[in-house]
Amino acid sequence: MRRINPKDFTMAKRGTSREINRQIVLTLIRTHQPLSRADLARLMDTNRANITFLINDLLDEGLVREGAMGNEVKRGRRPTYLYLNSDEACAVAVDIRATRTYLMMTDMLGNQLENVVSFPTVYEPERFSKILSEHIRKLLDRYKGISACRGIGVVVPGMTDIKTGIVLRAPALGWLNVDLLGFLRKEFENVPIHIENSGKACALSQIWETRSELHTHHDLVFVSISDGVGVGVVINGELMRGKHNTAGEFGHLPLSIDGLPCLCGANGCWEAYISNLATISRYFGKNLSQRQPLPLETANFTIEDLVKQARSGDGKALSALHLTARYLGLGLASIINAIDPSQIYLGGEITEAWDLIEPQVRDAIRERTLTKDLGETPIRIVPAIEHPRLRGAVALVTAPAFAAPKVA
Amino acid sequence: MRRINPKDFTMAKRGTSREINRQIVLTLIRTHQPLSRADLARLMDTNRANITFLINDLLDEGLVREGAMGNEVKRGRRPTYLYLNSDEACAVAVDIRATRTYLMMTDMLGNQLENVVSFPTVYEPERFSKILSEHIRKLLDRYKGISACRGIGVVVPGMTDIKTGIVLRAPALGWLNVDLLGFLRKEFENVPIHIENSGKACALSQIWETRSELHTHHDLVFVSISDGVGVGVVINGELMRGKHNTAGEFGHLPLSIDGLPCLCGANGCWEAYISNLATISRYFGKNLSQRQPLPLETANFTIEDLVKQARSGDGKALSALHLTARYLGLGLASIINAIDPSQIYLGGEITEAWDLIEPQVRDAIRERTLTKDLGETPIRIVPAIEHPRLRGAVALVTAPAFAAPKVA
DNA sequence: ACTTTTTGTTAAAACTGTTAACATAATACA
DNA sequence: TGTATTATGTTAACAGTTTTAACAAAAAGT
Repeated sequence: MRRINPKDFTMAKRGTSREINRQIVLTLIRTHQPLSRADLARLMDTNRANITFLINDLLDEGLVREGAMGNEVKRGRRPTYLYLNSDEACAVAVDIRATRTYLMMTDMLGNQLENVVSFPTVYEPERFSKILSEHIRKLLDRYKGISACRGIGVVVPGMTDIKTGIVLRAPALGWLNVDLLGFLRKEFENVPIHIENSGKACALSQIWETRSELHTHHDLVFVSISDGVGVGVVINGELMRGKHNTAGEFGHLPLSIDGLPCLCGANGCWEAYISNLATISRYFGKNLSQRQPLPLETANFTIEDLVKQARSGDGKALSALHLTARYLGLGLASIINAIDPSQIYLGGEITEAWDLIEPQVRDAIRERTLTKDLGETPIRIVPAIEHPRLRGAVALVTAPAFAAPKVA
Repeated sequence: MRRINPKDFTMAKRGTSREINRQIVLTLIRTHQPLSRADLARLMDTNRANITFLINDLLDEGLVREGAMGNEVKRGRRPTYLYLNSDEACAVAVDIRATRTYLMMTDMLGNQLENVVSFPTVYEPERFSKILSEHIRKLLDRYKGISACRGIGVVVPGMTDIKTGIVLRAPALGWLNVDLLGFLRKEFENVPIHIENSGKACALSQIWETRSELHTHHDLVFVSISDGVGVGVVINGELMRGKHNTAGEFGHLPLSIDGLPCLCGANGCWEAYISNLATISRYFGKNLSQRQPLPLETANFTIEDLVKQARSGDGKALSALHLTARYLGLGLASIINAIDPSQIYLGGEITEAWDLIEPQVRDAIRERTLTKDLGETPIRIVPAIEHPRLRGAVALVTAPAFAAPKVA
């Protein structure tokens, strides 16, 4: 039951029905491909005639193409299969991280076209934009050139204003009110560019996932743990953005209001207990604050190293992981109580040790969730190989073509 | 950008456009009443002919009526004003609370028709349902009888399954898996009955508000503080329900994971710091746990008494309030970081002391919110006279007639 | 008395979904 | 081999909606 906003609504016009059904057809082809007209008619509970008209439009526009005939039928005329026409155009995804920046190119269905490439992140925004642009151009040249590029999706570890394309705050990059969109638009004038926060992008990657499309959840939370904690929330198939596009900052929920100091200035934030630095710090028996420079001995010691140590029998490493796991679970419990999602996705380096920490996480979740059902909320680990941030950046470009039209 | 759910979508049929525009027209009449056809055409950015057709349907169905002619125009034919036809039918709202149960009757626009009546809450479910039914019948008899009743909305301080109408858990009433809908359906066979959690109902009361309709926010959080803490979240004009209808349980976010014991079994929940009992307990210098029976001296001392004491110069009362205010603000900060709403509504007895506690609340909010904008999130106090829970119960009955149709 | 302005209605056009009939193409069966 | 059966896809007529244009109704200005 959604209230119609009397200050911002969309009337149904003569073509609105067509528009709605068109998007449904595209979504169904995307998820069920390959598919015949008759299949669509059955799925949509309508007549084949209507489908013929809808598909004719899409064929004329070149969005859909006819392919081989189906031959696994028992009797009757064989169906002609329909496919999305995703070959001609491409999307470029960019993931800016503290140390390196990654690029990926896909077709409009999100299928990867080239290997992921990367370069060391430069912190001066204008110079960074120039270098990034060169890499994008190189990548596109290897394919079909800029003319084939339908959009560039850029993901940033920080708060962004998606309307102006300004990076409001990205502590990991030292950026404050950086007009990233402005810099990039100079280089790619006629290409749509989208800037988004990485936590939100990870959530987008899961709703718009093409592989396991049929099992996709429409209410989900993506929690990504690395230097900080990024969270993206999807409700009813739509990303929760909030008034200032800052919704989803669960990383700074307190575990104890006068606990460990956090980068954000407050104390006892969840992030301060479960970030990679927090775990490493715990291993070295120190309370390394994010606010202070790292001691030498820890500077080259990564969370991957710590997991290796734990696997090779280092008890201190294992107990450091277990404590992080407990705090991780306590924070997840809060998210579950607050959102009641049908699925939680977990990303970040520490999830490679999921087999070591799952029991501790689940115990902590059960400890603080309010009902038994909530305590059993399913969790799926998203491994780094799936590139959730890059896939989210892709979705920024490719998803609008399949999204529900705004109506009422 | 909402993803179409390929497992649960709604195709546009021949009548879908009409359905959409119909709901828009109803919404606009509800918010702008009185209104002419020409006004509607301007607001909806369409032609008057289309409006004539739409209104003719609504006139035939008796949902809209024509009223007086407008005479405040400068020139030209005078407009005939349209009104919602809300007189014939009525809705009954029920608010079940720990000590008393309240009833209100309204027309289909939410206008109150009779004074609020109440009776002491009885904890035995079947007996309670019988008594409640008698009161509903008495109320309806004073009006036009049961035939005029379009629905009964019931609000409960606990978790509910809105599909089955079962109260899963209501600690304040000692109810566990009580089939409240079942009991009531026996008494009112042909009347639609809705059961909902009180925190969610409070949030509903604000989106579906008729008075300040034009200034209604479409992303809001309602926080209600009394024996416990109830929270309802509205995103994009729609109540956030979650998979098990338990979303919005922010009351059990931790302030300190090993802090004060809470009724829920965990420690350090926000609720344990800001509930009325917590504040009273603080005043008496004791850590009264919700889990233990109350000492005699406090049993008859209410939060209203405490506020009175504070106003009359009792320093201890004031500092108890101020500490609650600080904790209140710290919890609100978490909600703001998580949801980024455009408005927060605050209800409960303690808000009557808002002038005394606002500075402490705002300071605490600013202390833990991540950006300046978030720290300035507006807060509106909802006084008890506005009956937010009862108004939410009304919305359960009246709102569906104005809600956006499900499409795509 | 005539023009101008605004409101509301009506008739026809344009677009969309719906129904029913039909052509197409394959298999089953006698 | 020929006919019946079954499933796919198209076409034409029909029905429901929005849109356009023309017009009637009612009030005020000139």
